[in-house]
Amino acid sequence: MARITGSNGARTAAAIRQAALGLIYRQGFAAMNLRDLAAEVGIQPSSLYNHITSKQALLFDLMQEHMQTLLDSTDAALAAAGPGLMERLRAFLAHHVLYHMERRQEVYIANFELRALDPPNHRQIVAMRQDYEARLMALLEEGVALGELVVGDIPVTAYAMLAMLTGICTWYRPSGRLEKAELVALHTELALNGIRRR
Amino acid sequence: MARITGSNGARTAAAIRQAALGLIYRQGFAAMNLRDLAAEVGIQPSSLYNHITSKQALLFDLMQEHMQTLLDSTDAALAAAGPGLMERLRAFLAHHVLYHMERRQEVYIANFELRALDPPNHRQIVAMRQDYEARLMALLEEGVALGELVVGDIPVTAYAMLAMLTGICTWYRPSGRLEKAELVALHTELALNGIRRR
Amino acid sequence: MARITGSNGARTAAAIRQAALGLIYRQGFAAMNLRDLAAEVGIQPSSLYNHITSKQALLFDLMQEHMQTLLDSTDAALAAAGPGLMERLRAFLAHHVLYHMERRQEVYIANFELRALDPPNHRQIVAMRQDYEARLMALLEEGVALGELVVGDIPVTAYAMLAMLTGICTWYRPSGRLEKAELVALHTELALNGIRRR
Amino acid sequence: MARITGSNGARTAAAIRQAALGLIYRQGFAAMNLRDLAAEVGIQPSSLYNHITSKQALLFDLMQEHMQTLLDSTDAALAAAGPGLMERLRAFLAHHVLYHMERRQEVYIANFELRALDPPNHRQIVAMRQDYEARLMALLEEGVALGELVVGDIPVTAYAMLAMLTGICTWYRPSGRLEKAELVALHTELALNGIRRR
DNA sequence: TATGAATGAGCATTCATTCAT
DNA sequence: GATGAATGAATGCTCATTCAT
Repeated sequence: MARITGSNGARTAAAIRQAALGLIYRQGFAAMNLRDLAAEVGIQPSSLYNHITSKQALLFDLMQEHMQTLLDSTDAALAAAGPGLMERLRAFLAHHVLYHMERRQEVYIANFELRALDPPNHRQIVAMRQDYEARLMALLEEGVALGELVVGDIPVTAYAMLAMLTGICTWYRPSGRLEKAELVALHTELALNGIRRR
Repeated sequence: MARITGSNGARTAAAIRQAALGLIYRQGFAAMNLRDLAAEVGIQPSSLYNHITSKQALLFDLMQEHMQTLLDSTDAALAAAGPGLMERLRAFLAHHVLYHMERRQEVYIANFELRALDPPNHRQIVAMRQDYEARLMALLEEGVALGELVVGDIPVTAYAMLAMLTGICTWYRPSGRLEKAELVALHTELALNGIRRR
Repeated sequence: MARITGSNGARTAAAIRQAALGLIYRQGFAAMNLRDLAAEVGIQPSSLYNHITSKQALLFDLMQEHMQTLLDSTDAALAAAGPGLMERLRAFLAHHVLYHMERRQEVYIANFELRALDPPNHRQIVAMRQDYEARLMALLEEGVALGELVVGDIPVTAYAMLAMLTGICTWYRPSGRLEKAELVALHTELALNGIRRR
Repeated sequence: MARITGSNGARTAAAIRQAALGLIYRQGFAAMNLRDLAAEVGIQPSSLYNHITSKQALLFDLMQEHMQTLLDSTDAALAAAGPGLMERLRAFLAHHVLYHMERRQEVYIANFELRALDPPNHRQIVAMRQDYEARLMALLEEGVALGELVVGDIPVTAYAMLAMLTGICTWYRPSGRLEKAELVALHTELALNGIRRR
């Protein structure tokens, strides 16, 4: 019989994922150990295995869920934007910054723990990343074709823009000096100004 | 009789540092183990301790040397630039990109293994990083004061620019499609356009 | 369901303590290694840590339990003795000798591995030792006050008596030439004659 | 060419033995390490081997020299004593106590590091110990034959007396409350009263 | 005689994982 | 679903000792 959502088991599983995000974000995947994870959840290490398959599988699940959410919410943001190229590009960038502030742990992990993945898992996550990057590159290409953007090299520019906007998740704290909206605006302008026809 | 320079000891120590850079860059500090490091150098694990104090001290030494070199070479680049603000800013950015391509292992480690440092070591390296960031912030402030730059928020902009230019060390390979000089030019323009008075 | 008493866990823990007593007695704490201890118990070295916190904590536990037992059984022996000073003194000495024959491993360890204790543990065990010695000194003082004993110097005499009676645990073997009762009688007389009013 | 006494090498060798006595006395042979020993002497660990054959041989040498000195000085003390049994017994006991105060490090090591000796070395030192104990047993036997002593069991009594008098080396400090002569007198009386015909 | 570098064996301890209960 | 006990592999590090210089 299937357990209902919110049952004890599901709550434990969610707590594990939440605690794992924090620990991996703070210490790194290799440095995190399952004793600490279990302790943070309030169970014994062996009990983790009622909810996860392995440490590696836990990492993969966290990354995969994050990437899928990122792709889906990006597509939703693009669909909701106006039809113009600049409108869509601005929507992509704004969404990226906002998402990277709000889910900085997942983002950080997905960016910097790729090397901790087993080769098959690695391939899968890298493919999802490339999917995501491809959306930006397509927008840049379109902008160049329309004559609205000046881009020296599309992939290099896309990587540079993403690196700039992603950097926010290494230092952003909700309690910081600036509002989210301000940070989104600042970063979006910075990125757009870099390539907009002057 | 005194040992000659370049003797076995000094060569071994250098080989350890070189091998450690590669291993930490590829696997991360926590995931790297001293047995592999020793094997790569061609000595026994216990022999490492004739040259390092501990795994932690090795990491700290690598980081500290890198940060000092970065600070010194940056100052040299600034001193060699023309007197104008834009000349010095461009020199800073170009130097940053070039350095991050040429010593991408050290850079990557210094950026992403900060959390692996013991608290006292952490404090010291963070202070050196802030020293470095302060140089860019000072240039931005000067540019704003002169009316040559339009900067929404100095620290946020500095972090965003550094993140963009630093990103290159996550994907750059010497065998890649573009020349170093091209990459330097592309990145410098991208960063400058973001803030230059239009 | 709760585990029953005498389950595997409790039995293993007891076996570890028993084996540790023998190994430390024979080889000394520093020379004993946990591999040998595990082998003697019939488990893997890593399994020791399901039952002990550390090698140091194991030593401390063994010592502390011994000292508490010694104090408690001494008090019981004194309470069971007749009211006279000489009866109580004789009871103390006889109990000491008997205890030191029957638990010579614990006694030997508690006497000669004090230096292997961490400072905080050391302080605690030394305090218990002083508690024990104080009982003998109090009896000697009482005897001197009553005029039944001739004692040149109370602490020095107490230490000398304890050293004499404790010495038995360095050579006593149950299979030896003399019965326990004979040894107790011999030692008690030797000690008492040394200080009894002639 | 033979080096003259007091040369650098001889001085280093003596310093090693002196430092080793202190370290083994304080930490135990197994817990002492040659790094610390070398550091205390002011040389590098590898240099120790110009003066000692091995850690084990160092221990054996220290013990052997001590035992020989003990035997020789005991014989001298016995020869210097008056001809009477009690005079010689008293001389033995007094010498034992004095020697054990003055060379308490050597004595402590010889008593409690026997188990650290290799079997051949162990046999040799044990034989010397038995030689020493035999001198006391012979005196006790003679006293019993003469009717001057009352001894329940000669070996047990000898061991008990030696344990009592040896105990002083575990707590004696030159800066203590009592003079050496007082301690010698106290202990000698304590031991003699235990067995003297009343 | 002294030393820096190297070594192989060993050490206490950690870790992810398993499994019977 | 949870747990205590067990495990095998591994980890950073120490140690006595060797040896060319």
